[in-house]
Amino acid sequence: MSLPHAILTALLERPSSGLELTRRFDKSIGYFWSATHQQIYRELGRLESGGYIRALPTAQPARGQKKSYEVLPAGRDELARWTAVSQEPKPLRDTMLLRLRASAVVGTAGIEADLRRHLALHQEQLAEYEEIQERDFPPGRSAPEDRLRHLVLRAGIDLETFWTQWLGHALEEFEHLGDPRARREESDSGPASDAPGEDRSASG
Amino acid sequence: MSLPHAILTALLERPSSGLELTRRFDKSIGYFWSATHQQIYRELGRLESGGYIRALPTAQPARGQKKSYEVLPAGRDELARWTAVSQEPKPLRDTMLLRLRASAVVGTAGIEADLRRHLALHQEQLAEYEEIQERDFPPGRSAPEDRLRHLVLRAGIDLETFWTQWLGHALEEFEHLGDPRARREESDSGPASDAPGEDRSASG
DNA sequence: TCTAGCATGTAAATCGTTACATGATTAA
DNA sequence: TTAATCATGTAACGATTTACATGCTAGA
Repeated sequence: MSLPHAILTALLERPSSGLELTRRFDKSIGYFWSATHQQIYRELGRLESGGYIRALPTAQPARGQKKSYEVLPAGRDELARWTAVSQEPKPLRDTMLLRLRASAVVGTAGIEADLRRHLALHQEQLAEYEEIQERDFPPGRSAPEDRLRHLVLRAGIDLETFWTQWLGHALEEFEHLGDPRARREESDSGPASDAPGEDRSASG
Repeated sequence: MSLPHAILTALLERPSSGLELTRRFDKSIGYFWSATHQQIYRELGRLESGGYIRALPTAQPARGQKKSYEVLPAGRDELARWTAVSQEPKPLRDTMLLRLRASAVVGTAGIEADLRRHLALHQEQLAEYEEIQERDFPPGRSAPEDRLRHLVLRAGIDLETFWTQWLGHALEEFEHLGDPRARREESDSGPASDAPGEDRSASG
């Protein structure tokens, strides 16, 4: 329900072709709403036939040829409507947390290396965001649009900060856990033991 | 690719029927991997025909009748395999951040109220997590399984803490932004203005 | 018996991912 | 002219969501 609106936002910021949009979704907008080029082309087709955007008249509609789009008033109205409407926050879905929960039952073999790898990835992302912040949002007065964009960037920075800290804690925990490569490999098959604090307990 | 493994984890913690799983996914496991009952029933069918789980022999296989499942050795092996395998972190997708970014272009009308509502929801969730923490993870030594589960719960607590803080910042920002109900309503339709710092800028 | 709630499902539509296909442009 | 790259798509499949259908059980 959000991809068309992500595309409308990107096109309002600058009219673009499908591939240009794809590239911009790898940066910028894509930092909080990712999309592949197939999704983007499909959605551009829908938005065009729905009357929300149109191809710039300068470009020919041939197959291998560049085709840029701009937002029509109906598209802007739809985006404004969608932005104003109340929406439920989507529940969290995180594979790493699920894996950790599973590893409490079937053993922690292999997961520590991936925790380290994820830590490095999140540190990289954090550094990239901080670079953008220094370059595009110097301290001092700024226009309301820029304050809003900075707010969004700060969410990214704070989220990556959270992950790097939490993954750090997790790795510390593993150091105190004994040899992780061997744990729980012995207790095999058979019905689950009813560990105390099992279902009332730990979640994220 | 993760729902079957979430179900295997839940069933290892305690054999359950479809509806019981659904309820447990509303708490516990569902805090970081949500699922509806339709997803769960379909996946239970697949896992059963794949030989990963089996219905407990005590229950009859009639339609409106309760049917509990337990994990077979193949299911435990598959879960251990999946847990150990390296996986890419999934890129962030957050509607509220997208809406804020859009509101920098089409105006902030309506969004402030929803920011407040989300703040209240995240505060509630945080309180719930902290209650679980106090009840199930008192300070002191604990078994490795419980330390892992606590780690996952701490991720939930820290994430909700992040959201409440960030939403607080966002609302402060709106107070300094002037009257949010009117902003940008005047600048209508027409091609987008090329604001400086547009595409190099804000993301998260 | 009727109703409400428990429990297990089916069906259809949309979204997301992966793999592949096709045409245009440019440089060796 | 060939190959590489840019650019726009198609096809197929699996995951997710929403709405609905069916059968059991217990209490009024």
